[in-house]
Amino acid sequence: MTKRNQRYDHGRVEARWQEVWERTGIYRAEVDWERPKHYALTMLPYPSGDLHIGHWYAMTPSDARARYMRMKGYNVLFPMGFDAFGLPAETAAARANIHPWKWTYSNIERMRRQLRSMGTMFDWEREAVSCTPEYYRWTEWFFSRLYEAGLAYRGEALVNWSPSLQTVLANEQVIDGKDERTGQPVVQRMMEQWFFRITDYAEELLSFSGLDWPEPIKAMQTNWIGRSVGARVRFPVEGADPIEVFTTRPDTLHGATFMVLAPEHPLVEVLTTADQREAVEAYRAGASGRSELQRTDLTRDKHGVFTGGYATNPVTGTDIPVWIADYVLMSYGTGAIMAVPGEDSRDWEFAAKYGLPVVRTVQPPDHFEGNAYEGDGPSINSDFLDGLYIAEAKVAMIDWLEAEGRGEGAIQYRLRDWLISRQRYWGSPIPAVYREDGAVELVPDDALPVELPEDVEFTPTGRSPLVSHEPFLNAVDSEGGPATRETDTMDTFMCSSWYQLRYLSPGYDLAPFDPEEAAYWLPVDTYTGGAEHAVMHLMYTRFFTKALRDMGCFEDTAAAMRAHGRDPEGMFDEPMVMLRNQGQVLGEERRGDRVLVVGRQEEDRLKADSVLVVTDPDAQLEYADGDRLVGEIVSRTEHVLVVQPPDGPDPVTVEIAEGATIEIPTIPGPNSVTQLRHRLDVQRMSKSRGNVVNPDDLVERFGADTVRTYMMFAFEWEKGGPWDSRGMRGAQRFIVDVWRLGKAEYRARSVDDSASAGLRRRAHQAIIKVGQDLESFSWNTAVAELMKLRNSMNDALAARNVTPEVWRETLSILVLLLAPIAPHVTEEVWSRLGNRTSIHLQPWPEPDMEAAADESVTMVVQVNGRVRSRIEVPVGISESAALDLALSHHNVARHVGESEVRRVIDRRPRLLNIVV
RNA sequence: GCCCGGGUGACGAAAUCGGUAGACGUGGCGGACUUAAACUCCGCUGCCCCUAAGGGGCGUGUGGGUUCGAAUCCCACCCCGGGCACCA
Repeated sequence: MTKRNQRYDHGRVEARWQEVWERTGIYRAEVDWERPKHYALTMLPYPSGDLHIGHWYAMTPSDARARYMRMKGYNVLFPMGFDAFGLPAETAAARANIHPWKWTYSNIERMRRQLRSMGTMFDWEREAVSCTPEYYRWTEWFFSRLYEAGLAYRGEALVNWSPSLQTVLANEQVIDGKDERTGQPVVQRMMEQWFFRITDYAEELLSFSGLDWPEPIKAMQTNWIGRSVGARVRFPVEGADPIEVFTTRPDTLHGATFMVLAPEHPLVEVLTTADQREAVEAYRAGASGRSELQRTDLTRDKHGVFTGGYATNPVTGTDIPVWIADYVLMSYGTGAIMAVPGEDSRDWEFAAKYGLPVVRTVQPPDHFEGNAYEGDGPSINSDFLDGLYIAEAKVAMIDWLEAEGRGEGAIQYRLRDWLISRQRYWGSPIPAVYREDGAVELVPDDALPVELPEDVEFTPTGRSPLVSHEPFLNAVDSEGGPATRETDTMDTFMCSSWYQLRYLSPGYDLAPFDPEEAAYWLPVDTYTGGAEHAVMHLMYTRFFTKALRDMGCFEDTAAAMRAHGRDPEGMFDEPMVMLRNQGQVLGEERRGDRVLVVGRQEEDRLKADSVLVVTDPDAQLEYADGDRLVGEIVSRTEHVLVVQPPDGPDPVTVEIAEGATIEIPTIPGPNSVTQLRHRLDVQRMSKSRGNVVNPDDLVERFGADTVRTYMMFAFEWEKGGPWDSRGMRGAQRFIVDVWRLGKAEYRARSVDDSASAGLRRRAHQAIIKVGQDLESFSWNTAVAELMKLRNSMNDALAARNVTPEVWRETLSILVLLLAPIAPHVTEEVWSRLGNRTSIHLQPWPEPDMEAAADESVTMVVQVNGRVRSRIEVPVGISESAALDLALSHHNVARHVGESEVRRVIDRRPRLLNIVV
């Protein structure tokens, strides 16, 4: 234990204050219409077993922000819960025969304890756990509302079917088309499942107005929705329905020389001729063995099969061949495309491979060398479009299609409806039954929730026990007739699409949420979480909120708002107003320098006389006789290197001799040991690599305050970065110093007015700076500013040259500003200062702008843009005084010399640039 | 392939508006304290050159440009990370 640590017992201090906070309930958030509200939310964790450092990285800065908002006068709600349904629990059940309830609950217990050790201000009375019947009753209830609103329907979608296990596998369980556990093949099979009509909201989801969200997230969602404008065109087929396609280039219709259908397209049956049937069937069978991901792999050769059938190009009247190819997906657009090789390079490739005709319909520029021409130009070979450029030609063609009844202008989205069916046990049941006649019926609301049976057995196949559980399966319909219960359960994204509502009143049993609570707290003001949820979770919850709004689920809430004088207009359009993403804490994999060491063998080490960094990666250097060594620097401590030779031999310890030459070609001049780069072996954190940083150990050793401070100090929060355990010491010293400063018996010795004013200035500047940084999620610079204030206080304590009043004021400011970041030590110091109410109930300090103002500042004097002098000047210095002062400075005078001053760039008081 | 980020000392980083590059911290080096080690404290720490004090040059992935002045803006290129991907 360190000397500092002997005195600061973080374990005792943190435990005590956590107990006090819990007992006094200072983090309870209650509706108070007299105060402005702030709903801060951080993404809820999946109870996977242990909290990892990433949770700390995500949650403690969010907690600091929530605490800051509270000090700024807001009534802050900051809840926490668990996204508790999901595959891992079921996998554990199948593998170890532990019931998912038990597995999940014991994990939740453990994580609750770990979460409390963070010292967060979570209001635990708001906790919601999505796998409890009290919660999923309402998940089911929402399903029923969506069904009634026509937003839930049954449709077909491909699933990963394992013929050997007779079960459906998740994408992550399938690797290279095989079951990851058994290695058995997996096929793509159509299955009837439940969907939500998120596509009805595609247009609204494209609008982010009023949302303070990161631009990349908005861009990703926009791309995911993938709006394209074009036309639907029908190609007649003899003796069958026409083939409908969507195209963004209706202007090129004259150049459509063939068509391609998805192998699953229903018209394939009709179009395939007898002599092509065998080839088509074989191709379709092959396609079913490929996942969508494989089918759409860019690096794969395009291939397809001719069906033998033809369709008629509606504008030229020509019969064109119809092919099938698996890169055309049934789930996108109409499952069919018109191929225009002249203007589309993919179609060109396909045409070239199979000898299909090409007709150019856009005139390429002179000397155009490429194949397909995708740029703009006048139409050619296109009858009534000839001479028109793309934009006009599109309009003209759509007019023609509509007039002739061959098609119409259309908008197509890449977004597909949300497939919510999961063929699993551990999820929220879908409250539907199938009558004997096959009709679907909802379970009445008063019979909700449909509960998951507990007496189930899990088999290693991973097959949902619900499908064979008779008491669960047997149901009655609304007329008392026999019915079969739906055995699919819901996607867990469904649970997390509305948890922000459940937190408002987790015990409420009249509705999913209490309108009185919702009227005050909604919407979420600040949402934080990982960017990996950029699209799916965040888009589903946006859809959910909009659907709820349109189904009238917020009407009671709106009424309550009006009753309290709050305008409900626009309050239910979006779930989260502000979004910020944290980066990821990971390991860095940096190679060390590759070196050639020459020296002499001494006992267990090589004493080096010269070290040369080898920059050419292809350099062939012989490894080692006794005195020469080539390898990568694995680590370095002072003058001792550990060098790993290539191809396996043990690492060699190299000691750099006094006066040895070190040569690094990329750094000119003589080089020193410290410039050698060694390998950083902190690798990307993952369970499989066994290098996950366990926060419990860190808390035990350093305390939660130190871990929190380090998490906020070490990285740019939105970026993340590699973990470096050594950096923890800086945070630890800082926390202990704060405690020590708080405990110090300050006695002034030789009070100096300017020192007092100087310390006060630093303190009030810190109020401004830290406030700005916390507003903008810049934790690292906020901590840096506080460390600077700590340094100033250290100096003042040593010199004892500030007044006791200033000392005390500065100390109070230091702990108040640090309180959101390190809640325990600041509470400890605060109470030592004689305060009776918690520091976490104090208002954020107001800066005294006069005290914070600089009196003098360093003026940089440049001559022709190069810094020649730095002069301390009063802030309000006049232009002539500044110029005189600058020109009288010897170094400036030297550079100005006899030259004429042509211009002075005046950025007083910080900078003066004299152009000669 | 497309889109979005990013590239700054030995390391994590800062520079909020085009105006002192490297704040703050880690590590390292030197010193004090110590029987010793740890802890702690003090000093130094981008690279190079001249030097007695003091100066000078170079430097934010590379090359060019705009500007009195560029880590920051523009053009081209290289590299790293993330996302999406035959999207018709």
